[in-house]
Amino acid sequence: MKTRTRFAPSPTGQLHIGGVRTALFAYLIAKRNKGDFLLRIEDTDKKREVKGADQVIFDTLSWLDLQWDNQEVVYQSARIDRYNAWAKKLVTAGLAYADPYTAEEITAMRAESEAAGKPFLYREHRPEKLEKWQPGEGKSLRFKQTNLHRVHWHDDVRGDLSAGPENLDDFVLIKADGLPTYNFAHIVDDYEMKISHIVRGQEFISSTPNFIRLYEALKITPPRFVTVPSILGLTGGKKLSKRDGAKSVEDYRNDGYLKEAILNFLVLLGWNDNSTDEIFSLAELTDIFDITRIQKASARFDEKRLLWINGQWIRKLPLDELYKRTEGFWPTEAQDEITKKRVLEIMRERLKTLADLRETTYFFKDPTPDLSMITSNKFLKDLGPARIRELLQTTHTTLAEITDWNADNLRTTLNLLLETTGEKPATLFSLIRLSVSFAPFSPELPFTLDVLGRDTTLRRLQSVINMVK
RNA sequence: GGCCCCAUAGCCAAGUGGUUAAGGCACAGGGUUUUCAUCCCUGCAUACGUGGGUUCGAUCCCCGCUGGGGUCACCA
Repeated sequence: MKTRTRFAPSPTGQLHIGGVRTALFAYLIAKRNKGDFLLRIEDTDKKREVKGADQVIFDTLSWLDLQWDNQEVVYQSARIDRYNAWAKKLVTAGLAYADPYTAEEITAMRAESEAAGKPFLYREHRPEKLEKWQPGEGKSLRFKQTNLHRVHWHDDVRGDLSAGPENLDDFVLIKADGLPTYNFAHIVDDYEMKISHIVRGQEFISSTPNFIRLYEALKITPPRFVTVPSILGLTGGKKLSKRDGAKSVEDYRNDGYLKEAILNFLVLLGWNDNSTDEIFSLAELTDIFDITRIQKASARFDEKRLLWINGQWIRKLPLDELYKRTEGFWPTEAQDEITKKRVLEIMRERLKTLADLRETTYFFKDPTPDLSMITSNKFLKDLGPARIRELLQTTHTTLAEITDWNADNLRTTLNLLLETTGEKPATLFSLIRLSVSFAPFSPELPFTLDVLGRDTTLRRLQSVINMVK
């Protein structure tokens, strides 16, 4: 049987980072087995639906290269006739019935049970005479539990699981508005879409016994269950939420994180390959991902680690490829393509995120001089203005003699300057660096001067010379 | 609260009935001709939640407990 997995989000807003991890696992399971990864939009709750949220899902998955294989994305709201058809089978077999109660009545019954301190089970209030259900009559359809006993099932991650009959109830299959519940729709859809593995979060474990009974009633062989652990916030116990600082994929993208880093980070939350390797591409993961190595325990989302992985990928990607990703992360003054590429080349080893490129303005535009950066610098504060001027003047004169302005020659010349001035590198180089950049940090001096170019370097040095008194 | 699941350091985690219980992140110190960063060293934490069993021996097997999480919707 061909491996087919699916990602089935609700279009209710931003795609949550935890949802993406589930999608990633589903994708990898499919691709590892040369199977299909399908996308389905679970839009059966019209109250929670957010317009355009499906497009956000498409965009996010596409950006991450988690390409789905179905040409036409499945929307549950377009499949109501299918759910009704399956519902009819259950009604005919006497395994489903129209709910005679109003919402208020059910609420009251629930409150009564709660007050009595016992769990509410709808089936204990099931009417003797069951009403026949018809689509479009405005009544919800409920599943009729029969033959109550303990339910056992197997999960590819958690092993053998079971739950007692107290977990089985007459749950709603089709709501009064005519749309199916998740509980019913996903079973029909997964069957008709020939899904082999259901990959989903642990919040569904407790409703699985009810699903099992429905599979039985529909005479459907259940797919394999792959329950992935949840992702928790670094602090606090609850599932990761916006409150814990968790952002959407879109947010991380805008903050300068690479898709490779996000996927790499997420796959390691709840999975490992039993080696000490930590940096994986999507293509590599496609070859090695193994369901049996998915963790059971939930993991905490540590953004520091994501930041580290992002740096790894910034250094690992080919320069040209990395350059393509930097669009939108440059300071507005950065227009020249060639300069930008050279800046990226010498900056990349110190980038944590692409957004750090916004601090490179001094490569594109003369900085506003701030002499206090020089006079308060720990290596320079004892020099005094006369010595500073003298050093900069010597530097200016010597650099001006360079005929072929490149990093190698600059390095040689700068080393020579150390000897002629008798200054330590920390002193001379800090002075030059600050004079041409007025930035708290910058790349290695020969590279920086090389990219700035002869004219700019000399002009900036001269301007500081003129200012120091 | 009932039910279900989980449990190796601050975090991600490997691992076995007998190991000095990997590795990474974070953190601290040091090194590489300036800075920030990279990279390389070193350190790092009394890490197998707890109490009972089983066993010659348990982190590993069993039970209780504790702790954490999930779930008890006409949400998914």
